[in-house]
Amino acid sequence: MKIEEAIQSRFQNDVQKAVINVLYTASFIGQQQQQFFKKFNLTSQQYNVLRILNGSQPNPLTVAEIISRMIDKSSNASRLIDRLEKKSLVERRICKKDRRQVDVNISDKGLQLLADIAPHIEQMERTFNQLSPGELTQLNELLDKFRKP
Amino acid sequence: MKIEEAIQSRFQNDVQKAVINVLYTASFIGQQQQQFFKKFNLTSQQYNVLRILNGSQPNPLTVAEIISRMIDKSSNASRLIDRLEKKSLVERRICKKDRRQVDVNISDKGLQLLADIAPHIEQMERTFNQLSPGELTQLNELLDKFRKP
DNA sequence: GTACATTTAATGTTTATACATATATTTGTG
DNA sequence: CACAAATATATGTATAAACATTAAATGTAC
Repeated sequence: MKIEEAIQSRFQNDVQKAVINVLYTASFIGQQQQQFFKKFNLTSQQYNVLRILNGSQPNPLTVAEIISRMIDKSSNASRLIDRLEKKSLVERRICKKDRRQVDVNISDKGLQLLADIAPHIEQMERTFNQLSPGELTQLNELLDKFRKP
Repeated sequence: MKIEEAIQSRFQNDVQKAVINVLYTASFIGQQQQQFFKKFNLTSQQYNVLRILNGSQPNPLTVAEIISRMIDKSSNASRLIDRLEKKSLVERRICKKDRRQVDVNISDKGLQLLADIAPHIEQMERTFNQLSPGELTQLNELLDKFRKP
């Protein structure tokens, strides 16, 4: 469905339309992801942190490093990590070299959870597979360019 | 900056990359917008509702109609309208034909606020203007197609 | 080495969102 | 007409986000 129909609005120009189209598409994706991750008692933000920590395995990351890799920088990483720690999915340890920093590492339980989720992720991603390989490349290039300063 | 560099991550495939690219770009836009609207003591969600009501002028819209036109359906429209009403930017009136429904209309103060914001909006949009007209059309088409069921 | 600025993370507080439930009204059915 | 079902909106409650502030550790200038 075209964005104009989806939100029954008209746009003054194509920049405005693209801005709203990106936001609307992100909201669309976000809703699907949220529902998906609810099954695993995770929010998509929490999953994102786990994915980041998994990517740096076996090395831990500091909180600042996690933030720099997060999709949404504005969310409160400390408390996000709190919740993951409460569920024993990550471990926190004060960094010995610089005791202001905190090393965060994914736990075995966290790794196991990611392993459990993985096959279903692929299935969810398939629902987002309306574009050809060429179109996906094009979309990625256009979005990268869109954000250029 | 490419999305891989922006969040220092690698992706297993281009669908995954596009999903994260859309989310990241939306977060990027959202942050800019939030900062922008703060100057007018509005959130971007609140502005969105005002914009929708302005578009239907002089006719009011019911809460359900507003939701159907919102970019992010999941936010609580009742309370969003509460806040706008508290600031006297909109007016609520029970619909006479169906007293379950509530007609919401933008107030003169709301119209004035939109008029004040309008010229600055165009300026903000210019900061999102890295794509050529053809590329914008392409981006909109790709996003529309991406959401196809 | 002390004083002061900077960095890193956590916390307090306000506001917003998510989800379920409640309330009021209308519609449909026997 | 009575009463159950459906609909429109509001509200309660828990959780999360936004933003400023605080606390602790480190770096820098003198």
